[in-house]
Amino acid sequence: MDVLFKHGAATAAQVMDLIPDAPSYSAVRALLRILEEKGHAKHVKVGPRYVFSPVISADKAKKTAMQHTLSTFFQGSVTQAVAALLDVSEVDMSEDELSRLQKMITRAKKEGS
Amino acid sequence: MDVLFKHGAATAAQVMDLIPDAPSYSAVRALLRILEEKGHAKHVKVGPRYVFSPVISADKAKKTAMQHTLSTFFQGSVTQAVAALLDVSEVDMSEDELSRLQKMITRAKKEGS
DNA sequence: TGGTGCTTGCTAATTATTTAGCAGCTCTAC
DNA sequence: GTAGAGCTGCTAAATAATTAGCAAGCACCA
Repeated sequence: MDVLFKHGAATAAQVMDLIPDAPSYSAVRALLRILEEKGHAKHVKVGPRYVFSPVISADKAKKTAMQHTLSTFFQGSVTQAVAALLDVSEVDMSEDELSRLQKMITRAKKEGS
Repeated sequence: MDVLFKHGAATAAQVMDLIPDAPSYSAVRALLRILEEKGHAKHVKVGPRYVFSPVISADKAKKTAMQHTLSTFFQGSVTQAVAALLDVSEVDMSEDELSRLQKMITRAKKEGS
């Protein structure tokens, strides 16, 4: 699923290529079939092959994933989570982006009070 | 693993209780044994039972998890990730916490330039 | 001290996942 | 149009995970 979320959509062969320690092509195909049976993924036929994508929206997936990370690793503390984000961001953020962040937080302040 | 990360350490029975759609007690015990075989968890004997905990440090786990979430769901954009964090935080953050966040970002600005 | 309640160490059986491989279909290039 | 490459649909076999269940050991309490 992570591959599908990251790339939006992918064929069985692409999924296999994108997984670091990928199992066999047969296993990937079986897995995608099972994900579809379980309602997590769907496929459309594009030319001769199937292109798989997640069923839930990217927006909802982002929210759910962030919620899960937040509660599992940061005890729900947004401050700690942001600190970790700033820490792991390899490339230094631009002045502009940091300013935008501060604006977002300012807006959150207003909404909160 | 998520249960172990979230709680730091837990016995087999606790892990079973903490998993929403938990498999059987036998399966949980087998799973913890396998996690240990694969080097992801370890156990110490406390009284009559085993208490399991992750092998990697909480700090490293946080970083890895956040990195994964960031790259899988936000294309590496810290700004988008922070926006999602502010969005999902159920309880409104206190004025203090938001101020602390802004200070963190200010500091990041200085380091970045 | 002796019993009771849990927990581990096993084992064996069931269920699920992973694998390989082939026939038939679809597109692409010549 | 035809050959070739690539993908799906299928099947069967190997491997892994899940399950149940019991004997043995430890801790707690009367």
